[in-house]
Amino acid sequence: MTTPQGTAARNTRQRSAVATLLSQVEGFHSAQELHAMLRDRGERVGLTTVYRTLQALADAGDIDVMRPPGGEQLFRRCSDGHHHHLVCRTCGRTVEVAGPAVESWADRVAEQHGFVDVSHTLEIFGTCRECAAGR
Amino acid sequence: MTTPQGTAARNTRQRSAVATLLSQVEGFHSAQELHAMLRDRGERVGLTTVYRTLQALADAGDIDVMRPPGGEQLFRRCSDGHHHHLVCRTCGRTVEVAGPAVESWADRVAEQHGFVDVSHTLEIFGTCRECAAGR
DNA sequence: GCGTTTTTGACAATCGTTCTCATTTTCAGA
DNA sequence: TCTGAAAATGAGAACGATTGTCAAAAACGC
Repeated sequence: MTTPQGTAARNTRQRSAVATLLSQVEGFHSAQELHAMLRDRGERVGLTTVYRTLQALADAGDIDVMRPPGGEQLFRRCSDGHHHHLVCRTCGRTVEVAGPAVESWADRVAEQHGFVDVSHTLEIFGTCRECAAGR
Repeated sequence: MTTPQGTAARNTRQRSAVATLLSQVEGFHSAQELHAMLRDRGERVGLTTVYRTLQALADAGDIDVMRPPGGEQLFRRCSDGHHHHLVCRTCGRTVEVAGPAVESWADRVAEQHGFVDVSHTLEIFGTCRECAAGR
């Protein structure tokens, strides 16, 4: 879908497996988790390939990448367009949130300081209702 | 200054060296960079100690930690209170920015979804005027 | 000073991720 | 359908940042 141009890009069993898995699981998962899930499903895909495929998907903008404090980066298939995430620290439940005001604020602030080619990262962490009640 | 309570915490040459260095350098630097700077100054401090000290300072809230996409975490001594950073991708120049509207927006969004104990991370990346002009 | 307790630091270990490269697969054309 | 060049795979090595280990060294209350 989001295959710009240039490098050929061939259809392989492994890529389909990763894409399919991503379309079926909820929330964010690490490359290693996804690799383990594929293994459990009986799909035979190398860890290296999982990493490569995830990176390609991320570059293409088909999946989101998040780097939580403390370790591995997490991947998730998500809706098109720019948005951010509200993530539960305990259960990992994720809510996509849009903040047009934040986008324009960030751009404006950067512009005021003479910065161009601006991007930003924003993640909100908290404890969701269920997890807060559960203890 | 921000030494709560509990564990003793002793004054050592190494900790002073790290703290002093942090108060003198500009912008964000990795633990390894800071370690190299100390070495260049003739200060003899082990890399392990640099990591430990930085972690302690970060826990105490005396320094900021940032995880840019693609690698090591960066440390910086910075002003008290909650704020965010506008960072040049090329030269590392950093501007502290405050966004009260963003803070309240994030809290409000989280609250609407039933999340409590909310925190967030926000970093803005761009190319500063000088770097944009320089090439 | 003394002794206890913390801290240090060289080194090994760990962990996520990337690289290497020989083998396998894909797919456009014959 | 067959063929072959180009792309993709994957097992394992390599890598780089960070953390653990533990004996030796420093700090500080007494």
